Amino acid sequence: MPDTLDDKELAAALKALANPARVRILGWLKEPETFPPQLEPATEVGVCLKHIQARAGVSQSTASQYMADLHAAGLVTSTRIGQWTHYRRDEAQIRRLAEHIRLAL
Amino acid sequence: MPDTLDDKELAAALKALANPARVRILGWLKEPETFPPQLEPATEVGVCLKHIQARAGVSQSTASQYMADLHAAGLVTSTRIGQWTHYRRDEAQIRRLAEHIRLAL
DNA sequence: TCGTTATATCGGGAATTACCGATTTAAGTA
DNA sequence: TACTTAAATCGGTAATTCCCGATATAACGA
Repeated sequence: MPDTLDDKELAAALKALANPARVRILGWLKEPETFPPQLEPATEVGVCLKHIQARAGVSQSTASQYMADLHAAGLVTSTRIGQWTHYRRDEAQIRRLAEHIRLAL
Repeated sequence: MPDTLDDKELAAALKALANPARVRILGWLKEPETFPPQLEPATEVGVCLKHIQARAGVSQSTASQYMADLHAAGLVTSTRIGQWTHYRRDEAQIRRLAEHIRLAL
């Protein structure tokens, strides 16, 4: 992911955020420890999809797609460990995007 | 427009911005004086739709819809004077939204 | 009043998004 | 190997968005 965003990348990121469910998930990930326990520590590797899905109350495929969208927008990292994919906020990228939005506005 | 934004209002605003053309227009409106002359001073009342449409290179109806979207999102004000509707950035609201996005992220 | 200009709104086709269930892939475990 | 669990991907329907041309409205000017 480059340091600068062009029009389309910015639009893609904003589109990912233009969905209450995805923004909500991003907010939840600020407190990974509030999710049910998992083998790997959520504060380190992130929260596994199952737990995100459960809290969001959507289907498995929808949850997976949501996270893929957020990942494509560069807002979360994904770490596969064993059978689990863990999602964690990419704080640096989020700050970068926030700054970009601030400037674009 | 209230001082706080709920999930849906935030989503609506982000959706309005999730379109390069609309973001571009919002950027142009930072320099109203770079548009062709018009009867009313653009720096005061804003830029008339015609000029926005011309620069954007879209149809009249599309330009009108773009501005209605930005207006609905609270990002611009519209001032009708005679046959012209002038659009101007609502800086206070834009700052408010930017801050909201920063916090939501 | 009639004609013109500026804008808004209507109606629609194409493209995209939202979300789902079904299936596939990947990894663990017996 | 076969069974189970986790996640990704596929295929599809409904809803939404994009952008247009056509039409309606509003305001001006002759």
